[in-house]
Amino acid sequence: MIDRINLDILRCLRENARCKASDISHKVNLSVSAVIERIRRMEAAGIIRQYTVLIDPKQVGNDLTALMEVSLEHPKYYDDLVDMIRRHPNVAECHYLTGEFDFLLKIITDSSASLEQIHRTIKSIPGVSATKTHFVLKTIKDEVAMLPDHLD
Amino acid sequence: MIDRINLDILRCLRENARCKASDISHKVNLSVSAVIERIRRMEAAGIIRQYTVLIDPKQVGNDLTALMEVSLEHPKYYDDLVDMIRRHPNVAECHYLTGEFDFLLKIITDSSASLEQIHRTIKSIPGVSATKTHFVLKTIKDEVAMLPDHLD
DNA sequence: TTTGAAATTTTTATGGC
DNA sequence: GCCATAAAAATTTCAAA
Repeated sequence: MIDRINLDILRCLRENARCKASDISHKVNLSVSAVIERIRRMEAAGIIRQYTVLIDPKQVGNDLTALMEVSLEHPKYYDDLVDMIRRHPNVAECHYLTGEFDFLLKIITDSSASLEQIHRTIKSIPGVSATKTHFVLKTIKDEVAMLPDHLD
Repeated sequence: MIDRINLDILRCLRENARCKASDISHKVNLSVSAVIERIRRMEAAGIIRQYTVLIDPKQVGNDLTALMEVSLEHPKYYDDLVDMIRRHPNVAECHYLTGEFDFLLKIITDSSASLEQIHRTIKSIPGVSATKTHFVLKTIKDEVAMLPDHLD
C-alpha cells in the first residue's frame, strides 16, 4: 500500500493539504485520476487520518505552552484521568509513559493566570499524586506528519 | 481579525482542511466569496500557517514514540544543537524548557533498534551532558490546532 | 490500477452595494 | 466588508485497457 508513489503523494499533501490533484500528478508522473484514486484508498485505509490546518497560537491568543508531568498514585485512576484529559480544552497532547512519572501533558493557553487555574484543576483530579510543570521558552520544532525515509 | 466568524471558519478547516468554501458558507451564514476572502486574509496574516495531513504513524512504519529529556552543559552549545535537531528526520518536536532539563524531544521511529541509534546520535552532539528517555506506551490525546474558547 | 474525456462542482474574478 | 454572477479551473464519474 505504501509504495514510493504514495509516499510522494503524502509528502505533497503534508506540505499543502489543499494542493490540487493535478499538481500532484505532475510531481509523481501519474494521471489526475490515478492520483485521486490513490488518495481515496489511503483515506479509506486510515493512512490519511485527517486534513487539518496549522494555526499560529499567538495570533489566536494562545501565547503560553507548558509541559506537565503527572503521576498517579494507583493505576485504578487511569480511566477517569484519561476521560478528564480528553475533555480538557487546553490539553493539546497527553502521553502515557514509562519512567518516573506516568503522563506528560502539553498545555496550551493564553496566560499564566489561566495556566495556574489549569494546574489546580489537574492536581485535583482523583489519584493525581504529583505534578511538575515546565514552561516552554521556545518551540524549536513541531512537525505533525512524520514519514519514513527508508523508501528513498 | 479573529472574531466569532473567523473562529468558526478555523474550526471547519481544522476538522477538514479540504472542505469546500460553500460548506463553510452554510455553517457560518456568509456568502462563498466572503468566506474565501476571510480565509485569504487569515493566510496572509499568518494565522493559518499551513494546511496539512494527519497520517497514521503505524501504517507508515512508525510504531515507536519516545520522549527524550536533554540537558546542555553550557548555553554556548545551544545553536548547534538546535541545528542538528531541526535537521534530524526522527525528531517530531523539540521544546526548550525551564526546569531540571533543557529540552524535551519527541522522537518517532520504527523500532527500538532505530531508537537506540538515534539516542546514541543525540548523546554524541557536542554539549549534551545528560539524556533521559521515556517510552510512549499510549498516546491519549494529540491535537494540533488549539483554538480559544473564550469567544464562545 | 491506470487512463482520458465528459459531466458536474468548485474556485476565482469582477462590479456593485 | 459583503454579495451575486460569470468565467475559469478543478474534481468526479465512467467506460475501456
